[in-house]
Amino acid sequence: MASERYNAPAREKHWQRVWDETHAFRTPDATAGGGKPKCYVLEMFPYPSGRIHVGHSRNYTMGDVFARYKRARGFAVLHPMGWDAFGMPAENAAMERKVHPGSWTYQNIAVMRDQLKSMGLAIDWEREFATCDADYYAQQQRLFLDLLAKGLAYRKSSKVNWDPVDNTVLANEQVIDGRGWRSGALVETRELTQWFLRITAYADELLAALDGLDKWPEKVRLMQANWIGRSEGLSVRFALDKATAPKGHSEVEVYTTRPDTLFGASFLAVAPDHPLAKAAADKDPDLAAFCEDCRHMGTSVVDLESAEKKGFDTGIRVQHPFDKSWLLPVWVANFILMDYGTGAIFGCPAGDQRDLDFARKYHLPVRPVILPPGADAATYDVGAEAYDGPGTMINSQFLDGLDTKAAFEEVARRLEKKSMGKRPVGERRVNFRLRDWGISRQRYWGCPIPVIHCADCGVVPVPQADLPVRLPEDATFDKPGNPLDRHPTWKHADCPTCHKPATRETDTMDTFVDSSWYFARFTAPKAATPLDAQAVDYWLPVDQYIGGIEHAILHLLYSRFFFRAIADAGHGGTSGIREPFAALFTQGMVTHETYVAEGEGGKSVWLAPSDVRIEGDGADRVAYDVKSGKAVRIGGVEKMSKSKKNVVDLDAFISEYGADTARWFVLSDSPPERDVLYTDVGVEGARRFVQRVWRLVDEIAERVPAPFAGPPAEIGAEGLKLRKAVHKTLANVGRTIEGLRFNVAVASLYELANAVGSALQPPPSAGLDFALREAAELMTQMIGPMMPHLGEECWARLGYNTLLVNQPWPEAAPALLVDDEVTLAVQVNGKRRDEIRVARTASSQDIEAAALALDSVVRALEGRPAKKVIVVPQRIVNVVG
RNA sequence: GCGGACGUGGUGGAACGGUAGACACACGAGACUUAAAAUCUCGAGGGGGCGACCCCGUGCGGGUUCGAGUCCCGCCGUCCGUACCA
Repeated sequence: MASERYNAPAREKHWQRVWDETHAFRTPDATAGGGKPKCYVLEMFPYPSGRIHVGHSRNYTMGDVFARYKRARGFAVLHPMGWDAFGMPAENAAMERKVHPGSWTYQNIAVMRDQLKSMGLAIDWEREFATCDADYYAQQQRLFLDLLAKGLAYRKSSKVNWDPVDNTVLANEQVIDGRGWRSGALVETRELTQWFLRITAYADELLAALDGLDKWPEKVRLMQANWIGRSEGLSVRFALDKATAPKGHSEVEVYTTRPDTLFGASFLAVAPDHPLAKAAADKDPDLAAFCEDCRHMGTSVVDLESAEKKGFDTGIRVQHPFDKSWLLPVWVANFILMDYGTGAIFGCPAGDQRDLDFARKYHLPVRPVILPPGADAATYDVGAEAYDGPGTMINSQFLDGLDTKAAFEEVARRLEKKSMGKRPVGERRVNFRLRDWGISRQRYWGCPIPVIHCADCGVVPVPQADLPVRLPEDATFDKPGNPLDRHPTWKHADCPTCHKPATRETDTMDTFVDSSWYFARFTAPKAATPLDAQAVDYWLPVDQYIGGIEHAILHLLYSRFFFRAIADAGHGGTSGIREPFAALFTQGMVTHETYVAEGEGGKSVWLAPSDVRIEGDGADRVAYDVKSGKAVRIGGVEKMSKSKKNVVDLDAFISEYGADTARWFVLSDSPPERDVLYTDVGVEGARRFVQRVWRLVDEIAERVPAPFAGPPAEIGAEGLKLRKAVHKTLANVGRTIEGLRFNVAVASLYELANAVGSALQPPPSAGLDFALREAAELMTQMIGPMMPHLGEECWARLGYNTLLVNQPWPEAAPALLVDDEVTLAVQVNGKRRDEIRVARTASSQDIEAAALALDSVVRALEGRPAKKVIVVPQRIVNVVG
């Protein structure tokens, strides 16, 4: 048969249809796993924003290669896909285009599902769901009610982050540099009654369990640990000096991690919102004005960095816990946060840079209490820098001479015994930076919070029989504000308890709730209860989770919490799994150049790569707008994103090159955790390889149409060389896919293709034919996970009427992985001088003798005798002279 | 400020402490072709030498080791995360 170009787009459709018709990727029944070990492979599910571009495809390709490989390795694989489908963009679309958020979302899903299918992903589509499906959010409402019953969901009035563009509340995790994570608008503070999930109840467990996540990137574990922010300290109550205390106040409580420095205290500082500050401000208009100023201070990074440390003396004085006659002034300071610790601190200028700056500015005393190791007590002085390290206590009465750690314990011990009122003066306290998760959103397109507010009965859960609380279809989106709240009828409901008219909750849940358990729902997506214990036990945890680093805190921390919380509320398995994701891989992005043209009124506008023509190369590259012909600026390389338009549409790509080329390209070259730059020449390289594999297999199939029963008696040198190359590649590809090191797997397959190409040159022989046939088959199987359509095509061309996806992963023959003869580098004093070929089993003595006999070695030794010879078997010889 | 990662040819990147630069891209030469595309072959870190060969090379400076891109210490640079957290 004459070689024909492999028509990827056409053949890919064919094979996708075959997989579909044979239900090739249906998940094995959990109850009948057939004794197979299980493997749950999951990529973070997408938000259905419109279309998929090549950038998105990398994530899914990596998961798919892993899933297909594990499948071939005999695992029962669960590899599902769904849609994180609630959220603001749908409502924005509704406002802009007068379409219902639901129809907009489901249309996008239909388009994107087809796109994912056209990539040839080995996904069990029978398990697909969207979080906006009533079936899904109904179960989520059940979970919420059980969390409510357990006290893990609750309502409180608090200061919240208000996004004035999205018109909704945001969680702390969703405020980045003082701006809403989605809208980018400067966040305002408002006092509202909101629903919260008690993530702080799990702070300790979430932190401690990070240690066990040894298949997570260290970076992510660290980020979570920092976010949880555990600190151990002491809360200390200071008695107010009666002469200066405002009415109704007799004490103030501070939190400190350094009680050892208590004798270095020179002032107390409280937040502008602290009750004591408010009380004092009532009598002092200047102080009131100062507090008001502080509230208006910005919260952005720039504001904070440039903001001066400012304070105002309240005139209130407190007694030092160990010396009633020692009075300390209480200041209001703009850098004290009301929502951390107690909103009050004691300032020790010698031990804290901020306190020192503050003390210098307002001429407060600076008393050193810790002598750094090696410093001289007689001359030690605090200059411009505070010392916050360990050392020996000085100027601290009964603490003098102790080290800082012992001093901490001593102060804690004494203050715990000392009492004031009926409570001890000091109490050990573990403090967290983590706050409870505010999940109320004043939006339409989210999961309704299933409660009813009754004037008499209070908050009443919607009865199970009335679930789900469905979103009304006929909401309006023509004005800002919550469409559920202004809907004419939806919120009016009778109280389930007393049956009097009452009001439905109009807040919906943060969409991060939806994504905090979808992975568990995939294990039994049609179960009548939120989760099926048996399926949870069998499939969870997720064995390999793959997604972007941007979810290091938000989604991954919420999921770790939520999965635990719902388990404690009765929705776990029976085997006590607490962690949802055993292994996490954070993949790099696909990046692309950006193109910037001058639009109307001198405004910069982004141009899509498909609208740009490039001329020249290297430094002389010039880009032109295809439509106007005008030159455009080539901007920086950035992550592919809709907003910068530097995206390559997946459909266009696949219809030109095929899915396998896309898959191969995004796996090539760059290590998967790093970004990969999209270039046309890079894609061209991938496309060439697709054709090359096809030509090689085609030619071999022509030459050796059927497999041999076994190796011929005489394999020949060429044949043996090829066999060794093939089997070594096989071992390497398996190892590297297992470790998600796809770029290395790709490289070794390129190398193999080169070896196969070379082996086609020598004159035919039975031995070589056998080796070629074997090479073609194994190469086909090895590219299978990465280029599955081409794999099927080659498998068929080799004469099989089975499907490649159903073939087990081939085993490398151990005998072919070792060489009888090995090349050893010969070094003299660590410098490579020569190499020798010896039998693999050669003795050290023989190797040593052979090395010393080399001219190059003799020359390098310059007549000196060898002092020592180090022989590392099968690796290297080093002659020390 | 704090925390982390990284730094290797023209480029993306390989390399259990053991022959640095695999593999790919770009480049050069050649074969095939009327020609082009496609394909195939060969070359290539830098410098020196006609040559066998020699010298220098993984950001910089030290150290450990028979041997360091890899481990340790100190710098420099880039990127990422995070921040009045008491």
